[in-house]
Amino acid sequence: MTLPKYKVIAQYIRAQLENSTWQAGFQIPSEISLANQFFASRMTARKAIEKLVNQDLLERTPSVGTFVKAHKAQSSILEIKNIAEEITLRQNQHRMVVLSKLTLIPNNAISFALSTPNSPTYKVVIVHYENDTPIQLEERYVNADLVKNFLKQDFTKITSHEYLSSVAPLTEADTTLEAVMPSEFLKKNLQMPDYTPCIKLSRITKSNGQAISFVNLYYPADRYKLTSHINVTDS
Amino acid sequence: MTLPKYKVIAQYIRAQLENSTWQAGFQIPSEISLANQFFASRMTARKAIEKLVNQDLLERTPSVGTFVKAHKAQSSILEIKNIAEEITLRQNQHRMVVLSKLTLIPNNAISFALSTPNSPTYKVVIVHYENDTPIQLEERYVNADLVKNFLKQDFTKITSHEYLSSVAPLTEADTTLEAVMPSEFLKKNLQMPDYTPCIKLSRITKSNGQAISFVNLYYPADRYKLTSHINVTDS
DNA sequence: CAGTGGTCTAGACCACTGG
DNA sequence: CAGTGGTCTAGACCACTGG
Repeated sequence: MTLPKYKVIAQYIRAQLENSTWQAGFQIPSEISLANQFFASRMTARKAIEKLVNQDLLERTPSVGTFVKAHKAQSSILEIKNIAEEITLRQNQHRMVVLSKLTLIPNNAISFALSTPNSPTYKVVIVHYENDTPIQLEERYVNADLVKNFLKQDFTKITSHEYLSSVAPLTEADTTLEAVMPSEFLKKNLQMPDYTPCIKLSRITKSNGQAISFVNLYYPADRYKLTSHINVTDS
Repeated sequence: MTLPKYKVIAQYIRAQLENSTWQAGFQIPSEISLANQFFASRMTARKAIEKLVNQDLLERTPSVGTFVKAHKAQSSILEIKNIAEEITLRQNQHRMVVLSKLTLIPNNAISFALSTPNSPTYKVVIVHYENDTPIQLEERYVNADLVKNFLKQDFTKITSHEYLSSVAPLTEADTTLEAVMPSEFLKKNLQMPDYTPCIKLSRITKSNGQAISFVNLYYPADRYKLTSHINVTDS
């Protein structure tokens, strides 16, 4: 069960990133110096670095060096961006308002999604504002057994997604995307005009095979679009 | 501008996959035999194969061999979904009706998307049926200089996407997703009830840096959801 | 047993960067 | 100029598979 050398080197680098010894923008040691440090050949050190480049943790510039990437892999894992991060990137203010926080015995659809028939489930409803405009309504159900302290968090300070990631790293997600007409409740809380649809994004997230959370995210169609860029030339 | 050897080998393998010379499940030549065929070292052949494994086109089993993967793993919700394939997978019949086919000088937004100011552009409008239910309206603009024979195709037999892929392999895509209320034209052709929204998916596809096509895909919300599954346990 | 992929080495030449 | 990453070679040993 001895780890291959390139994985040992990769783990070492990962550790420096995780405890922030090497911060974003930092130039990491060159292939040659890593190879020397670990008594490996340059190709082996290179393999370790390439692994992390593929994971979007590092960035290389020929003739210059290898650098720690600014962006965390976490949000790219999620494909659909973290709303808080997205708003901050636009240099706008992100603010959350908690509409409700409760414990319930879920109905069939949700207990099925969370695979927890008749066992208690937490529910929160949160509106996300970009400056003073509501831009997302989040309706989230969380497995109460697996994330006992969920309701104790202050969701005006930390997003539910951030909290859940810190407790149980996401390993799987099933996502569904629909266009729907908003309910009166949605329309009011998202301050929507008449006859305007919403994007409804539903997601079940799992950690190590166990369903952690089921969430419905509603975006007003008149002020929100989902975008993505795909590049298949490299990778 | 000579391509590195490993990319040449990767392109060769890709070509066999794309014209289905090597079908799903097929065992491709070993590293050693590819290396011999291209007068390269084993490490170089290996690099080519690894590239394609990372792209989920091939799969390796130690001591056994390298095989063509069955499903192109779709990881992103916004990844290119082939409607024809999707319907066929459900064992339903896929049928296309061409509403219009024409050449035009595009307006600003579209010429901007295709980066072809004031030069001729092809446009087709096609309705996709699942059995007898319309499920997608496709409104596609194509760069006429780059794909001269586009309008000559019979789009009841081949999808525009299939044709374009055969002419110019897709390397980049920008996608936007919105919820919209359908125009009268859309409502009629998708046979939609009143007050029902659509999902509108817009995409610019590029091949080697050149914009090939701009497409709007409309899905009636009452009978279509986009779904995706993401698994991040490996990588 | 021969064949396969996984790992690894100790070299090499290249184009390019930045001082 | 020294340093960097990108590519490449011709070997090597390993664990494992399948006939």
